[in-house]
Amino acid sequence: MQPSAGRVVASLCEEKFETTPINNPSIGAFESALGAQLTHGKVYDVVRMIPAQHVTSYGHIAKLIGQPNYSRHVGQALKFLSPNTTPPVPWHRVIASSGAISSRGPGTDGAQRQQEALEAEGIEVMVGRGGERKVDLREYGWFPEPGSVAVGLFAQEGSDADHIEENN
DNA sequence: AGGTGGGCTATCC
DNA sequence: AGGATAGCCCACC
Repeated sequence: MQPSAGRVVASLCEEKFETTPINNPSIGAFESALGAQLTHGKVYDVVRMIPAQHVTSYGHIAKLIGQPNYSRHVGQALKFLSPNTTPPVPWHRVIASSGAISSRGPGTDGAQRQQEALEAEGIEVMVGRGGERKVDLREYGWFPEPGSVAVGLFAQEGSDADHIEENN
């Protein structure tokens, strides 16, 4: 498919759905500095494609958008995500490539809320002794090839990339 | 201009 | 299986 076409539609979706109140002045600079390549709206669009009971990584979201080195910015976009964003963004389905839920540092409860949200939809989260939370990517991972999903298009779930493969 | 730190990662021990 | 270490790219001192 034409990546350019997908990009156009992506920005359309952005205008339509991007209702996040961006009151932090740094965000605007953030987006413009990226040359509108990786925007919050695109991140949210892709995250919305993650099927229920599946997870993917920050880095893979970045790859699907076409900016493989922007994993940390995906994290930023999710960090600034407003809870009232419509349609909802299943932010909890994005974890580290290791399968770990990022802790966000001591004194924060984000990781625990993420664990609860994952468990609420039937994803098993293993908690280690140090409090580290991990998800089995072989079982729950969703890592479609870039280009195999219509970024920004009206995602038809049934396409092809629905599940990760074998491997051991 | 240089340092640090982010909801990150791939790669080597 | 964990760490240490580069890279990474931008925001913020």
